[in-house]
Amino acid sequence: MAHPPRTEARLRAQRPGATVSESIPYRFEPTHHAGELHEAHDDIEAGTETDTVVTVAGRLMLRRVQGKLAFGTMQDQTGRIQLFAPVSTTPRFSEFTSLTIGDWVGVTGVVMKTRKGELSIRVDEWVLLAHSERQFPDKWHGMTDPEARYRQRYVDLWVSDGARSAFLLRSRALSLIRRWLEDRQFIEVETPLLNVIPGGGHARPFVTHHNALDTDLYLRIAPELFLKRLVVGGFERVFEMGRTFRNEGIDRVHNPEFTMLELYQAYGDVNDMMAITEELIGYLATELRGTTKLTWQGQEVDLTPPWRRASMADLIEERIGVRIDVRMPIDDVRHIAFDQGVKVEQGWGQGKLMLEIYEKTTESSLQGPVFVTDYPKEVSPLARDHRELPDMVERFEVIVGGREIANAFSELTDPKEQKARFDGQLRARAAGDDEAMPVDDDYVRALEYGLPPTGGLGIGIDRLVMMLADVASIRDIVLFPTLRPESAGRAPSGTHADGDDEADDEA
RNA sequence: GCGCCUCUAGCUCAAUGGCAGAGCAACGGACUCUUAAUCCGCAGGUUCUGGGUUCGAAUCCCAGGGGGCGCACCA
Repeated sequence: MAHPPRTEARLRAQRPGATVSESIPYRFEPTHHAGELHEAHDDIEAGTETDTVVTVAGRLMLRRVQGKLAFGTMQDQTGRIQLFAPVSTTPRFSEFTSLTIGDWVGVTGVVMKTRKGELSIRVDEWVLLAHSERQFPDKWHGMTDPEARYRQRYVDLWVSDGARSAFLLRSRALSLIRRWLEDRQFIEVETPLLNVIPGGGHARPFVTHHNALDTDLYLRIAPELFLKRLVVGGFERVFEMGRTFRNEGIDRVHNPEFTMLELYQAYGDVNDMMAITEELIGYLATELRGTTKLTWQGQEVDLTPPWRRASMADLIEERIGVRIDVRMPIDDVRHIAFDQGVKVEQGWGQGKLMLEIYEKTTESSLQGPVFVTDYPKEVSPLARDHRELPDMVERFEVIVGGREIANAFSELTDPKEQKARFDGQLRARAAGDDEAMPVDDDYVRALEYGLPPTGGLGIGIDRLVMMLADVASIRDIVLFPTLRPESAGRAPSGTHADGDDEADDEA
C-alpha cells in the first residue's frame, strides 16, 4: 500500500485479535432511504427533533469533524442525508470520526434538523458495513477520466453526477416498455443467442465454437427470424428485448453488444408498427421526462404523435433536388451517385444505390422524428412487396437526430418469394457483400407452414435511452461498455475441450 | 484500419529543455452546528512503456500501449 495504514489497522488495534471483517454484520436492515426522508421531513423546523427513529445505510461521502461533534454526509441509492454525531449520543465516537470517505455505514437515530437547517439523522447507533481500502476520488471534482469511469463504474456511480440517474432511467424505461407491451397482449419470449445461422440483419457476427457439437456458432445479430417462427407457431403478439451482438466498429452510438426490442404482431402491417412506435416512445418520454418535447444534445426533438411520414425518395429529393426511382436506368442512378460523391460498387442495383445515396446525403441531416418509408426491395430481403410501388417494400425506419432508432416492415410471408430473396442475398455474397444475409432453409420451411399477415418492429433501446436521458455517448447508458482489456491477460481456463490453453499464453 | 488529441500522487490538475508541485483525499493533531467546514503538521511519484537526442527530458524525436474525438466500417 502506498499510503499509511488506515481504518482497518486502527480498528484492529482497538480490538486486539479481531479483524475488521469479523466485526462486519452478516446482514443489516435499513428502514429508510435518504430520498424518502427528505420527502417526508424536509419541512420540519431548524433546530428541532422529530420522534421518528430510522435506520439508513450507505457510503460516507463527506466528513466534518469538530472535536466532540461530527457531521457526515451519507449517500445511498436515492441521494444524500447528513449524519449528525455528537459525542453524547454516538457510540464509539472516536471510531466514528476516524471513518474515511467511501466507508459503508449503517446508522440508526432520530430524524432531526440542525440549527443551520440541514435535515439529519442523529447517530444513536452505527455499524461499519464495509471499509473502503482504496481512496475515493476527489469529493469535488469527482472522476472525469472517461477510461476510469468506464472501467471502474462502481466508483463512477458514486461520484459522477448524473451517472446513477441515467442508469436508473434506463432501468425504468425497460420496465415501462415491458408493461406497455404486456398491456397490449404482447408476450415476452426468449430465443437463442447462439445461432447456427446468424440471420435477420446485415452485420458481421461474432463466432464461437461449441465443443460437444464440434460446430461453430454465431452470437445473434437479430432475433427476427426466431420471433416470426413463433408467430407461425401461434403466438400472435410476441416481443423480445435483449442483447444482440455485431462485430463492427465502436463509437459514440455503437457498442458491440447492445439491446434491441423486436416485436411482431399477427394480422398487422407497417402502419400498425408506426402507430406502436410513436405511441410507445411518446409514452416513455411522458413517463420519464414529463413531456414529449425533449432536447437531445442541444437540439429540439418533439416526440408528440403523430410524427412526420415521408418516403425515402421524397427526402432525398428535398435534400439534393434530384428524384430517384428504382425503375430508372441503372446508369442514371449511378450518375446521381457519382455526382453526390457516393462510392459505387459493382453489382449494386438501383435499390442499393438509392439507399447508399440516401445514407450518404440525407439521413444524418434528418432531425426527426420522422418515419422514412418506402424502401427498395433490393435492400430489404425480409419485407413484403409494397402494395402500390413496384420493386419497393412496405418498410420504415425512424430517424431522430440523424440516427436510426427503429426499423419495421410488413413482413414477407410468402415462402417462395422468401426463398428467392435469400437466393438474391446469396448472389450478393458471391459478388463480395460479406454482410449479405445467409440462407435459412428452416425459416423458409416455417413460412411454408403459413405465416399470417404480420407487422414487425425493431427498436434500438440504447439509442432510445440516449435520447430520453439526453446523453451524447452510448457508453453513458451502457454500464460496462466494451473496452480493450486493461492488460494482456489469458483466456479463462476451461474454454477448450482439452483444457490445454498453454498455447494461448501469448503476450 | 487512418488522422488529430491525450496519459504526471488515490482523484482533479500545474510544471514546455534546468531541483516534479498544488488542492482535495490519506495519515498525525486542535476544534460541540458543519455544509467542498476551518486551522496546524506529516507523508505520498516507474511523469503509460521501451529506445533515442542532449551537459540535462514529464517536456523534443522514434516505436509500442490505453483512452477520447473525427473519418472509415456499421446496407
